[in-house]
Amino acid sequence: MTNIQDVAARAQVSIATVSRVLNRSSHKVSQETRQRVLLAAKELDYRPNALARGLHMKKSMTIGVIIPDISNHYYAEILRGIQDVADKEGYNIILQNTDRRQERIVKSIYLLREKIADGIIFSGGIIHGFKPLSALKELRARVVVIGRHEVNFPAVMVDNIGGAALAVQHLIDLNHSRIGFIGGPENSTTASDRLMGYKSILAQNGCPLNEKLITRGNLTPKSGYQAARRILEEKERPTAIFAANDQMAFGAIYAARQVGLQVPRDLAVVGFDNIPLSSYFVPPLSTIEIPMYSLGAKAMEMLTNLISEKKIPRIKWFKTRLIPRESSLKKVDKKG
Amino acid sequence: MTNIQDVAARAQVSIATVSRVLNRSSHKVSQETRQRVLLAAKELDYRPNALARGLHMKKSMTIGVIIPDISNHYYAEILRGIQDVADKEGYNIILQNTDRRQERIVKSIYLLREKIADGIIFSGGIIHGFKPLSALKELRARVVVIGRHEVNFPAVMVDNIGGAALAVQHLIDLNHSRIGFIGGPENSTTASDRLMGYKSILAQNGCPLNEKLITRGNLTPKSGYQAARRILEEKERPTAIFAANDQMAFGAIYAARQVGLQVPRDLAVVGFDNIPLSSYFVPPLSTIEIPMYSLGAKAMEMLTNLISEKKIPRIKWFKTRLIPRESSLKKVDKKG
DNA sequence: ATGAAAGCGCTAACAG
DNA sequence: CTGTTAGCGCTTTCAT
Repeated sequence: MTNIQDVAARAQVSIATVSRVLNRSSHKVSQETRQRVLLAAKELDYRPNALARGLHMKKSMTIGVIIPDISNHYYAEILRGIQDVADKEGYNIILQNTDRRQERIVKSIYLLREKIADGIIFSGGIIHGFKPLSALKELRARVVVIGRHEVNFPAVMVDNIGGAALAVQHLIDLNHSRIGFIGGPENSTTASDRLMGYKSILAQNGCPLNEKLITRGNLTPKSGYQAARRILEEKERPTAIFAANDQMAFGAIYAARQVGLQVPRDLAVVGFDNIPLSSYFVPPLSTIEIPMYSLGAKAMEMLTNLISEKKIPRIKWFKTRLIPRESSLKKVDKKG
Repeated sequence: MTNIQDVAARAQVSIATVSRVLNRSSHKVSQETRQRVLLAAKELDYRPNALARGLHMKKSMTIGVIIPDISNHYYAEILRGIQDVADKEGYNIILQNTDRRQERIVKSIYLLREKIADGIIFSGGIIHGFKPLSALKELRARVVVIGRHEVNFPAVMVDNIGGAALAVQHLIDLNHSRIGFIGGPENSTTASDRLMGYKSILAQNGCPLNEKLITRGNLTPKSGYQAARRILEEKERPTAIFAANDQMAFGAIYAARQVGLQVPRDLAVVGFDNIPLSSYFVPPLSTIEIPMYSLGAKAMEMLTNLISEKKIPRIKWFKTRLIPRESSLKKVDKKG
């Protein structure tokens, strides 16, 4: 591996000069030596060692992203937003999956500290306890969280409560009153906010709350299917189901089909997230749009500003939007 | 930030001793001093600086993963497999999305070299040209590729040709002879292998090849929808469509519905990948199973072995499997 | 305008 | 068994 010494030798200058040229330092360097250095660096295909640089600068140009599970589309999309901004700003991403397990969250935080991450974006799950929190603070790292959180870090937030309310109000407007709910993991604030929105809008409309119609999945189609099967076996069968994400909504639609119910004729279904597939499902899924990519992009933008000590808003809110499609509406006659 | 000096001071020993204790070096340390060091480290919540360690060891315990796009489920799942093995082995992942753009691939390689990545897993897209290749080699990094490749690195491979053949043979066995194909991006060896499998099995069965029935998408449901619309407008309309991934197959099913065709009655559809949603789609999608998670896990396993200079197979093959479901079969009567 | 040298925090060879 | 010390490759003061 060629290092700065090699370049210096070839260009017949000191390593200090090489460093100055390559870093576009404000320090004056004559046009002639600059050319020599540039040429030498190019000929040797030299790249500075980021470890050495980072060690000196106490800055790694790396940020950590801690999420539950990258194979979940929601987080994948957020990460993509983070990455694109990070790329532009010259930062790299170290990714950590936690599966919402506390010990893995803690481990990730310590690891990122070891790697001298310049910042952390945290989404999903909850940080409990003092230790990891103090580790997080002692970490020179700046922290931005996505979603509601116990701790007071700058945050990018989505109005999940309002979004859920939108979804359920939509169903109520369609004359549904027995509306089932398929929630997400227990320790997900996102999921519990969606439940809260569901409950409050029911109350607001004077609809009775039936706990038997409230269940929980783990965000996969399969869990949505199983949850829906359970709900649909109730004697007071719901006429509509609101699922905390699209994947589970798909599972619910499948379940309806299995028990001989037509969607939307016999059962209306609304999801949450508006993943790309939603509009191509059969039937197209009514859902709540949430700007996942922008969530990530904004979080990273805030983080870079935080790192460079610019002022940033404490909280950035994102709105949700109802996208009504066939799964909740009476079927519109199509060409075929 | 507390460093090794602080720990040494508190434990009243030299930094060498601290290092020895904390690294479980074989070097003998008395039980008593060891305890003192451990205690001091704990009290100070000390973590070694990975940059400093890496600089000295010329090893960062970081590996780079270069993929087209993390928001594509296929790559997300592969990455999850990589991560889980990496975690176990103490490696961290720096992720790079390239969108299959050559200049971003090259940039990623150089960047990973700067960060002294101990290895690279490369999947999707193609590395053209000498420069990045030599950079890759000069990089002390070991490289494992997933999928067929121009260059001769250790590889994890999937029998995409065979898988496509399985899919198309399945359709032929069902008496289809006009079978459309929706392929993937141009510079994807995976996609072109699937096309090859399609063509060869047609030939093998003496079916005529109709170029008008062959089209291309970018792996999204939308592109699958558009591609299918195009194909279905042909006067010699196909009776079956084979799509290079499930997402596009979903789009194709949607397209069929739009033009008034029932799946599978009027059009059989087979996808590729067997993503979790496939079995919950309406109708459930026939597809080719491919062990994405294992692909990633195996690649990482090979990479760690490569790094620790163990022997590894030059190529590890994974098989595919046909999963016939309703989208290609005459509807089986369900309970409902 | 250029160079010498200190030092970032750590590991490991060498001394005792 | 423990400590001293020389770097790893780089940036940056401080001289010149």
